[in-house]
Amino acid sequence: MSYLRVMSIAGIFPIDKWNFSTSAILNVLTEKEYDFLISRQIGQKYVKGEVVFREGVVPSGIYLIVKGKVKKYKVDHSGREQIIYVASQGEFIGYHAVLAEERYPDSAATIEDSVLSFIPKEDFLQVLTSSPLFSSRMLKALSHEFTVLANNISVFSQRSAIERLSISLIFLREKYKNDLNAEGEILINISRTDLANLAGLAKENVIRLLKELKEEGILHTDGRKIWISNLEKLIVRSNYR
Amino acid sequence: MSYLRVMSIAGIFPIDKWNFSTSAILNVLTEKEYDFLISRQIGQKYVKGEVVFREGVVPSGIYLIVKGKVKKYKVDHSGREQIIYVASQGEFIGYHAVLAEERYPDSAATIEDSVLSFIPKEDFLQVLTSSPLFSSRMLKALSHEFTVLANNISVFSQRSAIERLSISLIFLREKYKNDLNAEGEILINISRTDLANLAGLAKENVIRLLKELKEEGILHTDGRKIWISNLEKLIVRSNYR
DNA sequence: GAGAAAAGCTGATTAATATCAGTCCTTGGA
DNA sequence: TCCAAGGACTGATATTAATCAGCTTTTCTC
Repeated sequence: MSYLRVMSIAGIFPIDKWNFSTSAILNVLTEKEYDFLISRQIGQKYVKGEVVFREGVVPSGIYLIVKGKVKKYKVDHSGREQIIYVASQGEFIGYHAVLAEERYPDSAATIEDSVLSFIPKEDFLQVLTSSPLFSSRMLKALSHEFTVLANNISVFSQRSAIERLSISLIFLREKYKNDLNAEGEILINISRTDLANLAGLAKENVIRLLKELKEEGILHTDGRKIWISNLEKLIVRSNYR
Repeated sequence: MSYLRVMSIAGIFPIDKWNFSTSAILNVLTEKEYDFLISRQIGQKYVKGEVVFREGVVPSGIYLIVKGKVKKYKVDHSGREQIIYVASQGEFIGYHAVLAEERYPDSAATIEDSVLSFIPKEDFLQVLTSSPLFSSRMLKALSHEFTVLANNISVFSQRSAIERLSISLIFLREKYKNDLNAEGEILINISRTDLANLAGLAKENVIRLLKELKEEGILHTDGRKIWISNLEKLIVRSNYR
């Protein structure tokens, strides 16, 4: 029912260039691998705002997001956060550090109440070694991440505030597409501060620009909640492709 | 001899966080694999400024930089380039697209006369499939790239012009560390435009900021050539770590 | 080696966005 | 249900870096 109301973004915006693709990896696990990696673990509950791991710490394993959303971010010397990515249900986090044999390159914290399944490093590496398909999908996913991050870099250095905000909103809409209200609309439920840190802007500016977009009939807000009422127009505003 | 004059950066700056690590992959190839992948190919000469591949094109293989330097960049809608990375001797380029089964996510062009060895997609994938060590090193290298690119994103969104320029210069110094003049000094030989596009700044600003750094005794220029005379001070100026 | 083209450089101006200093609203706890 | 705290929001101001317009030097080509 509700899918009739929610416009699909495929074909009108290259959303793939903004999304990682580790969630596709779950599909290539055999039942045995799945049981070994995930079923044995008990999903841990995290409340909104809880830190999952911190940049600079030696990793002990990776996480599967069973439910909820996690921001990946780096903290500036002055204390400001830059959000690198928002991962949602079905995505893995924390594998970079394990695979690179480095410390976590960024921090992760939930942005809503979430359930994460912890997979010990050894288990993850064991499945990786024993399953060429799994390993080749990891390679594929990691290579795709280059596309996403290179995109991000060029957007951050070349695009205006309104363009960056528009792109961030298009990205978030996709991340929140399973979070519908009673009317079947996608509700983006994120603090202005997180939105600012994702778009790389000052919070005050984000608020001002959201107001502009509201006045243009592109979106609506209710408290902190945002929903996009005119996606095509937002895409035009993003001026991306 | 000359290594006595050129200060090592390890220990005073986390240069690893700015460098990809595909050059380490060459070392894990067996002689047989090396012969199959590289020896059979004839190194192709590229003149300065020549485009190696273009964003959006379906990849037919990957390249090993036998000699020279290659910029990886994305072109803006308005025609401005953003340089994502500079690869030098011993590094591979073009593997992201092949592994992700996507089109090239960025373009590559030489920034000095170079020799590249082309490795057809099929050969690369064959060695990848047959050598678990090679495949695990690729995974490691790709995971490390996340560190580098996430770093870049946070620098682009949070750092000032002089900080970005300083970091770019520290990075380039490392890339040019085999390019010494008669006095054993590292010469960075890059156009002001490329430097601006790497640091994400306007060319005029780069020139003004270089002048400042010159006046502070941090670097010297001779035409387009730049050499760092006070690395510690440049690192302080970069304000990074 | 002369001329043209490209790249380096400079100063003035403008535009974009951050910062500052608050007020108002919402929400969760006592 | 009231209060406190945090988050949303607003207007004024400051700051940074881009843009523009031009001159100078270097490099390339014939």
